[in-house]
Order: sequence, then C-alpha cells, then structure tokens
Amino acid sequence: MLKILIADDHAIVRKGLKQILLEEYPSAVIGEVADTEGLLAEVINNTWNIVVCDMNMPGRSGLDALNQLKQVAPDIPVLIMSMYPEDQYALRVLKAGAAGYLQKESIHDDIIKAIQTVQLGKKFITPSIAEKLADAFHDNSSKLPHELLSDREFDVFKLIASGKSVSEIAGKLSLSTTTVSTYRARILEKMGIRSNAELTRYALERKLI
Amino acid sequence: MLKILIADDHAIVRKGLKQILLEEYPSAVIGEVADTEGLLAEVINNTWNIVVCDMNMPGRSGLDALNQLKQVAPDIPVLIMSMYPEDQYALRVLKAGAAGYLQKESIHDDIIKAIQTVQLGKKFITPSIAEKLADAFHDNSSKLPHELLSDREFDVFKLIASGKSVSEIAGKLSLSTTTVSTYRARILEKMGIRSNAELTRYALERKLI
DNA sequence: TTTTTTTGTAGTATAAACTCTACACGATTT
DNA sequence: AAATCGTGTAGAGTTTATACTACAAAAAAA
Repeated sequence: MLKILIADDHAIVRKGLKQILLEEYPSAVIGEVADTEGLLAEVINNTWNIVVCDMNMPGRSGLDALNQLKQVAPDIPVLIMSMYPEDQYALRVLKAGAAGYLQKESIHDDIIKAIQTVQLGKKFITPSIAEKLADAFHDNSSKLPHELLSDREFDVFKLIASGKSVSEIAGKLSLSTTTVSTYRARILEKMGIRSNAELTRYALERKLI
Repeated sequence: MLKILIADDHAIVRKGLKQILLEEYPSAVIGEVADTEGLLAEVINNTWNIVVCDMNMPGRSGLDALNQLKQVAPDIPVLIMSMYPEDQYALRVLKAGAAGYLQKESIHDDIIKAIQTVQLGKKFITPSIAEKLADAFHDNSSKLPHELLSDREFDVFKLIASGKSVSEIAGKLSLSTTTVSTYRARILEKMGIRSNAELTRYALERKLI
C-alpha cells in the first residue's frame, strides 16, 4: 500500500496536495505534518514510502530537514517543493539527496509523474533543472559562483552590488565605461544571473558587501 | 445557495481551499479560476456570493484585479489572500474595497469566520490589521517609506526591486518606458533613495519581494 | 464647491549602458 | 613549442534609460 507523507506548514497546501494525490491514488494513505519536528517524528515512528516536503518551513529550513531526514531514514525518497519560481535551490537540494525538486507553479502537473518516477527508484528531474545540472558539471561546480570571478571582475562585482552605476565605477577605477560593461557581462555570464538586482541579492545574502 | 469563487494561480491552493470550504459548507458551489481574466469573466457571466482572490497572480496584480472587479461587480464581497506574512498590503487592499484580508498562514483558521462575517455584509478584520488601521488613522507621519507610494508606483517598485528593467516593466504593464521611468523617479524621490540597488535592498530587508 | 495636490500617463531630447567585436599578453594545456 | 584560454582593456554602433516637461482625471484640502 502506498503511503505518502506531506510536510508543509500551510494547511491549504497540504489539503490541496492530498486531494491531488487521492485523485490519482484513491487507496493511498496520506499523512500530514506541519513542521520539521513532526516530519522527523513521523518517519522515525511510522513507515512511509515517499515524503513530499516544502522547502520553506518556519524554523529549520527544508534543506536542513532533508539532511536530518537522510540521516534517520536514508532510503525514503524525498520530493522537495519550493515556492520560488527560480530554481536556485534545486542543485543544493539534489546534492543533499532529494529524489526530486518541484516548483509550486507546476506541482499540480508534475507531482504524479514525480511519484511514479521515484517509485521506480529513479530521480525526477525536470528539463530546466537538467539543464542546470549539465551546466554545473560543465564548469567548476565545487566553487561558489563568485569565486569564479577574476580579481578585477570581483572589484567590479562589489561596486555593482552596492549600487554604483557603470560610469561611476569607470570613474573610480579609471577605466572606460565600456570596459566596465564588459566586466559586468562576464560577471553575469560566469555567475549565471541576469540582472544587477540579482547580483545585489546574491551579495547581500552572502554578506559580501 | 452559497456560491464561492476562488481565484488563485496555484492549483494546489485552489484545491486545498475548496476542501476547507466544503468541509464547512458541504452544499456550497465552489468555482475556481486561475487568473485575472478568468475571474472577471466569471463574475460577469455568473452569479457568485463571495470571491476569494489571491494577491499574487501573474500578469496584473491582485490589487489591479480587485479594482476591476469592483467596477464590474461592486457588490460582491471579495476576500483577498496573501502569501506574505507581513500585512504590508492589507491597508491598500481594504482601501480598494476588499471585504477582508487573509494571510496564507492563517487562512485555514480564519476563512470560515471571514465568510460568515462578510455574509452579514460586514468586513473581516483581524486584530493585527485593526491595529494597522488605527495607526493609519492616527498618524500619517510615521508611515514607512514604501507606504507613501501609490498603488501603481508600488507595482513598479516591486518589479524594479526584483530586477526587471524599465522596458520589461513597461511591456508587462503595457505602459510607455518613459512612464515607468517617471514612476521610478517618483519612487526614489518619495523613499529618499538613490539607486535600484538600494531599492532592492530595501525590499529584501522588509521581505516585500 | 472651488482650489490645490496627487496620480497615471507620455513625448522629446539627451545621457548612459549594452552588445559585439577586437586585441594583446601572460598562463595553461597539448 | 604551439595552440588555447583567461584576463584586462576599449571602440562603434545600437538599445535603453533618464530628466524635464506636460496634462487630464481623481482625490484631498480649503
């Protein structure tokens, strides 16, 4: 008998997901927990075939939860859901041993396929994440994105992140504005980001500025 | 007969909410729409007693949807749900004529009470929002910088903060790029900041995006 | 109710930034 | 040793953003 455990702090999401799962597997047993503690307690005390877990739960993060889960029950496949459309976490999550990564936008369409896939012991990878994975293999994946930058690029990176304009930076470093633009382009390219705002965000999150 | 229309772009949320509503009102008719267009079409073509609408739908924002809704059907009470824990939007939403503002965290607990309240023709106000309301009446001077922005400015604010370019925003909102630039200038002016990076930082710190 | 302010919207002219391309030079790989 | 790669640097031409200005409609103040 199929037993699926749902971990999400929002009751609506749990109910909705349960509904979707029951439509496909009417005889399945669907469990619900609202936080990391409950999740760990459940997998220790009962038997579950699959865990579907939200990334963004209060208290310890979903990533943390995943790591702990893997310690107490390494064999249960875990599908991680994320609210964020960006799959920034996808690689981390897969590295931490998840069986798949679902974005909330497309859970409805993907969840059944994902469950079928992990039931076969395989990992569920969407095309966009597959691409990310390929990229990660291709270049220096062990390094953090900003560690790929050259010294000069990193100088420019910090200035952009703190809100300086291209021409201000050019003035400060005595370079042509086009040179600074070139650095910027290389930075975006190397770090796989698309805008100055993302860059600022990245820098703030890692306290680089 | 009670007819409730749910507008949310996530199928899971719709299903979950429907479940919750049906548990309380087994004989109610629950409709679902996934976007603003569908919502408007529904309220025009059919009769609904209550609309429950998500703030954060793709395309036009929930606030925009609310305004349009009020034009075509001013008498239908609209409950707005928001993903964000902070009730940043609450006042705007109430001002725009919503019958209540629900945070996703507590929808499960509040929704039935909210529906009962609006069925009586009253507004559903949680204590924390009541407090905000009181503050807003009491002194305008202590407003946070971003609360000085007009609705349209705030739309643009969020898009800039999340890294969209002026022209992307113009495309998305069907405005001229110069118009968007004008909003940007007003935003910087009102908030007393000088760059998009500061704006992003501000938004990130307050979890507005 | 009249006046003033705010809000939503753009145009024009100008400034800034970006893309694409290029090149030299040291470091690395073959 | 030769070929390739990564880095520091820009120019030309094109795209994008900005400042300044304007104006009607809506809202607020008087």
